[in-house]
Amino acid sequence: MGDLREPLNELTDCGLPGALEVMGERWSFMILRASFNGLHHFEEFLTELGIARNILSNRLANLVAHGILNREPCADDKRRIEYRLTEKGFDLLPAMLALRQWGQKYGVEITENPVLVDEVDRLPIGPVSILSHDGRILGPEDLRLTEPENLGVRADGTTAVPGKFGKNGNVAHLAGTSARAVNG
Amino acid sequence: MGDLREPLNELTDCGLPGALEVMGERWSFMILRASFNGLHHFEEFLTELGIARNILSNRLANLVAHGILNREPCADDKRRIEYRLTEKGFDLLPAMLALRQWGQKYGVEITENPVLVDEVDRLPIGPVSILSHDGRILGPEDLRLTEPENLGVRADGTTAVPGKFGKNGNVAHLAGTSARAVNG
DNA sequence: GTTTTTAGTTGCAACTTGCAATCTATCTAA
DNA sequence: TTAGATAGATTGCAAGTTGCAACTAAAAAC
Repeated sequence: MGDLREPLNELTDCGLPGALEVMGERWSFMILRASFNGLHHFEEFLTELGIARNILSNRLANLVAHGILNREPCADDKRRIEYRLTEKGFDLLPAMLALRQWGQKYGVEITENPVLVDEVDRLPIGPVSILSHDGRILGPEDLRLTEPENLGVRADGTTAVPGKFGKNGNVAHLAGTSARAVNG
Repeated sequence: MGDLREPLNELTDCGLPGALEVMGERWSFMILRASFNGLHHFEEFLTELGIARNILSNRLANLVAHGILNREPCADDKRRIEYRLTEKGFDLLPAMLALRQWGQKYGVEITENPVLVDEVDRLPIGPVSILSHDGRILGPEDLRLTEPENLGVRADGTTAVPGKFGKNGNVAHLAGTSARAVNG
């Protein structure tokens, strides 16, 4: 039979490689975090992050090129350049917080001084969560990969798929098996 | 006094650098994703990811050293080594999905196949979200950095003291760097 | 007009990446 | 029990990346 080595280059069908192209760079997330924290200028990033000038220059240019930061000289002092998060940049907030919460859960004990809170009640936010379409919080065991034609139906109850994977046994949640090759 | 800006060491008080120490490496997230997808062996990762042997070896060792993967020779064939996600590894799922969803939102058109669904109703999951302590979905504009002594008080009268994250749905808290606000 | 500030570039050494070939331990088959 | 295949890891070398330090360039301040 033919070679079934179907490179899971469906991997390239997923958003992850694209995201990592920008955010996989060594300092990108730290710069992003500094931006979320209200830093806007070259020398600010430089001193707060302890990054080398050339690398910072390069990373900022990269983030700008990818539309995550906006680069604009200040009106009052045209030497100063403001780097500001775009909407695309702000959309990275869940990813950054999730990483951060993970690091916090498994890192050494940390006493945080400024705490990130919900503005409404000033209580610390909860964990970044995977939600179902209707807002239930999902864990890894609730997830599963399925072919588009086997998707559930919202209201009219036409569930036509035999359950292949057990809930916890061979939890093939996310097990990708469909065929598709990109290279040879 | 007056300048509330705190220096670099505050940055190291946040979970992000710790998380990036492992997951900031070039292939870590892709290997993690392959693991989520049910791959367990060296040669599987090798062919599916198209990564170099030495790099894969190195990254796997790194992920094992950081407790994200478990490394165990198979009982029946002691040449074969099984790499399996630990709980710590599974806890990276929200971060990975958030990144992936972001990449998907802003990347080139992608037809996701297979689709990640909620096992209960087989409908595609919703976006990874930042939740308040009581489950409301928060956006960047709902967030604020605050000093611990200015935290709100919960309905039951207990103070929300920042601590580590519990298993699920516990109170979260994220340190900020400077005394600047997160919101725009 | 000289100096200072802000952002960015260039030179060079140290480190990291990744392909190809090699190595070790184990399993299988004659 | 030796030959051969297989799984994983290691080494050598070329190419690329990182980062310190010193330098340029332009706008602002003096």
